[in-house]
Order: sequence, then structure tokens, then C-alpha cells
Amino acid sequence: MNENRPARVTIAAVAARAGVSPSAVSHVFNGRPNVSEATAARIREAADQLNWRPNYASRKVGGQGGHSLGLVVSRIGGRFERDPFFMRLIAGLTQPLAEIDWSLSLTLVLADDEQRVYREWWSERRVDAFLLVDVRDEDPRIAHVRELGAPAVLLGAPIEDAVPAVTVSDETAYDQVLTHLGDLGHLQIARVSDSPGLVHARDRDRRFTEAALRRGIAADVLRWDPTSPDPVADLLRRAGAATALVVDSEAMAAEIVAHAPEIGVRVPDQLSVVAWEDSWVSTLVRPRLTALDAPVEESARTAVQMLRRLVDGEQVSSQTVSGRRLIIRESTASPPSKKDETPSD
Amino acid sequence: MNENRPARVTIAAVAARAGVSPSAVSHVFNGRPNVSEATAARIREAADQLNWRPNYASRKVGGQGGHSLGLVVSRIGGRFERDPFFMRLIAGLTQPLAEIDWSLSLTLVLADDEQRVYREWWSERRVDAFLLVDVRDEDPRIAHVRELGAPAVLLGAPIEDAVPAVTVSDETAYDQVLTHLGDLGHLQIARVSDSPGLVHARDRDRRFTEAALRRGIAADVLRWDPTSPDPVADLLRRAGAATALVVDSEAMAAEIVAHAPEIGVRVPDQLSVVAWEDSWVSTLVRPRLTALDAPVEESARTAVQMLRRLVDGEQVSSQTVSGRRLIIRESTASPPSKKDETPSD
DNA sequence: ATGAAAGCGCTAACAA
DNA sequence: TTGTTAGCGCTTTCAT
Repeated sequence: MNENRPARVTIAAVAARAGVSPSAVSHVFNGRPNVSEATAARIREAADQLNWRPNYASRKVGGQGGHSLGLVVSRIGGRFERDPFFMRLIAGLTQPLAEIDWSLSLTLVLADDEQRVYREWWSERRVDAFLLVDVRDEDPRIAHVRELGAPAVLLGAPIEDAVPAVTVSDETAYDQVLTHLGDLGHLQIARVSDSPGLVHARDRDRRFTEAALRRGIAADVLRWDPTSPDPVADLLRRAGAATALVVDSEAMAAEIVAHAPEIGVRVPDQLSVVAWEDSWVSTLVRPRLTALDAPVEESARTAVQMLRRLVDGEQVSSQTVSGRRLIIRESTASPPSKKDETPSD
Repeated sequence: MNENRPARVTIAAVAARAGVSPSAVSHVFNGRPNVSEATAARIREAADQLNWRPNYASRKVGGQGGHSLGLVVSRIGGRFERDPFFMRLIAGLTQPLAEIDWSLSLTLVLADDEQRVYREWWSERRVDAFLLVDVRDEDPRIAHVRELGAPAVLLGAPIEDAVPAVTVSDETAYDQVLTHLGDLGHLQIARVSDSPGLVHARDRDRRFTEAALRRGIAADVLRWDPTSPDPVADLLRRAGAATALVVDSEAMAAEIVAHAPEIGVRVPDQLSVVAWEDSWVSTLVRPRLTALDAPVEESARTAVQMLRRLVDGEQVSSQTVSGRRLIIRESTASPPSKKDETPSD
């Protein structure tokens, strides 16, 4: 049968080479204390020489908890490909995962397949926990992972106790941006969002408007229409008398500052722009974007910790990580004074 | 012991519910033909009701080939976080992987850990194949995966037969860009690269220079120095009389077009810039980048096909996918005529 | 067409 | 301290 293929090296091979029983090897590799240091050393050496490590699948069948985190990103309108946030997230995730010897399984799905992927990955136990991002209003995934019994943590505002959340405190963010804009003299501003279905977007809409009102600043909520032939022009047309825009992602903000001058709106002279998210892209455009940087790496690390504890059967409750930091660059300035104000068109 | 935790649903449960033996269930789920359509239907229904799918780990222990692709990205100087190429790659990979029911395991590593991760993932059989990207000169990974006996495919120019490659044909790319630049009247150009160790960079250096020479265009090779406080100024200082730059990534190119005007070099009037790679970032900056777009999705799909065949034990040889397309935007124009040429300093 | 039984590589009680 | 043994959930001959 097995002609001459390199017989795969198993725990038995290692045991044989070290002159012990397989269980001794197992003990060593599972940190069990009942093996003499001498034998343990011999075993480790044998394993090294044969380049052996316990087969991941085998140990998992044996009832041992797994070590794989599932991240399922919904592929809506290139939201993944053109959002540097995901790069930061992935980078931030793999680091702490590696530390606890977990790996990251990643996939992009179309909306319709979303539930199916979660179900399949879980029922096959391909992954041992999920990280939920881009949580939407009435997000079906919350109920779904509950129902599956899959450990999960979500990034964003807490929804139910069912799934603990890692939240970036936006508390001070409103203050920071409104103070900044207020100090510059803006009296009428607008928030721009492209994904009205996302919980965090709605949340921000409400709280932003309230906070602005409290300061006597008129605040509007605008929607970015990606289907428009010229989303920026389209947006500015609807911006009315707003002299500053607070935009939900730096990708959108970048497009605005790049394109606005071309349709007669100078940034920041006539219009200030703040990005509610930061990345290397913010400094790629001119003027560079004033942005609210989120501690993505910290969120990721926190989520991983929570996930691990969940998988270990511990009780875990939602956590808040440090707030956003306003990084002032060049896309914000004082609004035009009444006299040199230019009519919208 | 196991008090009241929801007894996990196994193949036995499904079998019981369908009134058959476990092997019958297994047969159905492995497309074996020896089950009557009637029972098969009953079995599938039972599985659905219990939301059961064969446990991934268990089937893998049983000797069945796995379904997981490993992608290990070397984390050098934010190369991952700030390179949209990886987003395109990941997006392009997950699609065809999902079609064959594979998943993608992704991690970022520091240079020193690279080999270790490959070895660990393979010896644990956490993954069943690797995709090698950013192949460097004398890349140790080639020998390493060979030695491990791990199926692997690399993205880039073929190195040895050992590891089959998916290559984007650059043949016409040189022609396209040199024709474009030549037609505009450029006589002295330079190639800019930030990773001199990468095989594809070196390859391009050589072939680009040759192709330019053949057309009577003087071509230089410049290195981008990310450690410089102002890499763009630094670069332009070394650019000499070159009137056009062909830059290895759109991220670098974007920085150049954004920053050059600030240090007195107008793009494209005084300097033309071409990006050897394209993404949404190219149209974010002004002027928008003339760029050579690569068929990333096609490469990914091809790689996945090759990987699957490799894992199935088939012989696989390197493949070439369609060439780059030059997308002409606004960052290229005719060089300044002698008289209004400005001295570099 | 269906099922019994022997593994797959490992872990973990339990003996020795 | 060490080894024996019985699973883990599934696949796969091989009988029936």
C-alpha cells in the first residue's frame, strides 16, 4: 500500500526514538508535571530531530479545545478592499493570537452567505470562536452565534449581554471634535456616514447631534451615496450651509478632500473635514486629514483575551478600551467669514 | 462530569435520528454512491435538523486531506498594513477557496519568526499548503517548504521547479510603460523600488533598464529609503535629470505625487510618475496615478487551483497569468522642455 | 444498499 | 515517574 512515501512522523515515532511511551511524550507536550527532567529533555530532543509537533487535528478530536479564531467579513461594496481599518485589525489580531498559539481563519462573504458560513465553520468546528465586526442594527449574527453556542466577541457598542463587546470609548471623541471645530468657529456642521445600517454609525449620528446641540452648533446627518456617479458632489450639494464635515471613514474623507476643490470647494478654507478613523491614508492626501484615531491594536488584543477566556468557559463581560484621539492635521480650519462666503453653486 | 452541557451532536446522533448506521451517514457526506436516494435524503434531513456537519478535525485525523491554506506575511515596515495589494490578494483568495471549501489561515510575522511559523503550522498540520508571497532573493522559504514536504505555490517569478509559481507576465508591461513615456518625450527615467531584496524588484530593475536602453532611453534605478525623515525629498535629490519615475508600489507613488509639489517639483509638469501596481489609492491622490494594474484576482484563483491539485498529489507546473494593463491617468505628461527646466536645487 | 469494526494521532484516566 | 488503555468523531475496508 504505502509504497515509499515518507512515513509520517507521529507521536509513536518520537516515543520510540526517545525510548519512552507515547503518553510520556504527550505529557511533556502538554506541560504535565509528571515526567523527569531528564526524560523530558530526551523527548524534546527526539521531537526536534523529527520536527514533530502534536497534530492539531488529532488533539482537537481528543476533546481538547481548539485554537482558531474565525473572522467573517461581509463584502459590501469593496468595504474590505478599500478600508485600511481591516489591515490594522488583522495585524492587531494576529500578534496576540500568535502569543497564545491560535490562528486566524479569515473569509469574505456576500451578504446572503453570511449566516451559512458561520454555521458551517462552527458545526465543523473549523473555528472555535468568532469575532464579529461591522455589527448592524438587528444584526442576525448575534442571535445566530448564541443559538449555535459559539463563543463570540463583537467589536463595537454592546448589543445584548449575550455577546460581550469591545467598545472604543467615543465619549470624549465628540467633545474633542466639537471643541476643535467650535474653537475654530464652526456653527453648522454635518456628519457623513456611508453605512446607515451599522450600529456604530446610528449611535454616532444620535450622540453627535445631541452633543453638538448642547454646544449650540447645528448638526446635520448626511448619507454618502456610493452609487452616485460623483458621490462627493452629490454630498456637497446636500451639505447646505455646513462649514465642516465629520466623516465616518478616512477613505471617504480622503475622497472628499481630494475631489472637493475640483468642484469648487476649497478644503479647509471653505470646508473643514474630519475623519472618524485614521490610517496611513490620512496623510496621503492634501490637505492631510484631521482624524480621530482609534486604538485598533488595543481593541484587537482585548478581544483576543476575552475570546480565550470565553473558550475556557469563563464568564466574560464587555470591555471598553481607551478613547479616540483627535489628530489635528490640515483639513480643518476656521470657516469662511460671511463676506467671502461663496454660494453653494 | 459533563453535567448538563448540550451533548455535542456527532455522526452517531445523526445516524440514530435517520435510523441508519454512522457509516451510512459518512457515505452520504462523502459522495459515495452506495446509498439509496431515499436513505440519503433522510440522512441529509436529519443532519440539517441537528445542524450537523462532519467535524473538520476528526475527518482530518482519519487521514483525509485537509482544507486549509496558510498565508504567512512578513511584517516589514508596515508593508502589510499599508499595502492595498494584500487586501486585493486576500479578497481574491477567499473567493476561490470558499468554492472548494477551504479556509485561509493568515498571520503576520517578524522576520525572525518566519521559518518557525512555517514549520509549526506544517508539523501540526494546521494548514495543508502554503502560498508564498514577497519572495526574496535566495529566499530560505523555498528550501524550507521543500524540506518540510509541504505543498506550496509562490506568487512571482519562478525560482526553481521545486515550488511552482504563478507569474504575472511583465513582458508587455515594460513595453507599455516605455512606449507611453517615450511617446510623451521622456529620455531619462528612473525606477524606484523599496525592497531591493525581493526577487521581482531585482528582476524588474534589470529588465526595465534593458528595455529602456533598447529604446534609447536612459534608465536609472533608485532606492526608496523609508528610514529617511523625508523619503520623497531624499529620492528626488537622487533622481538627477530623470523626468519620469516608475515606482514599485502605488503607495510610494502616491506619497511622491502628494509630497513632490511641496518641495518644488510639480507632477506631472516637471516629473511624471507611474505606479507599478494599482488600487483604489491610485485615484485618491491628485494627480491620479497612471498605473500598471495586475490581475491579482486571477493570480489568486490560479494559485488556489494549483494548490488544490498539488494537495491531491498531482504534478503541477508554473503558470503565467495575463499581463499588466497600463491605466493612464494624470500623473504622466510630457517632460518640461529644456528652457523652462528648473535646476534640481 | 447497509453496517460492523478497525483505525487515524492524540490525550487522559488509571495502573503499575 | 512511567506505561497501558480507552476513547475523541470520523472514514473506510470488508462483510452481509
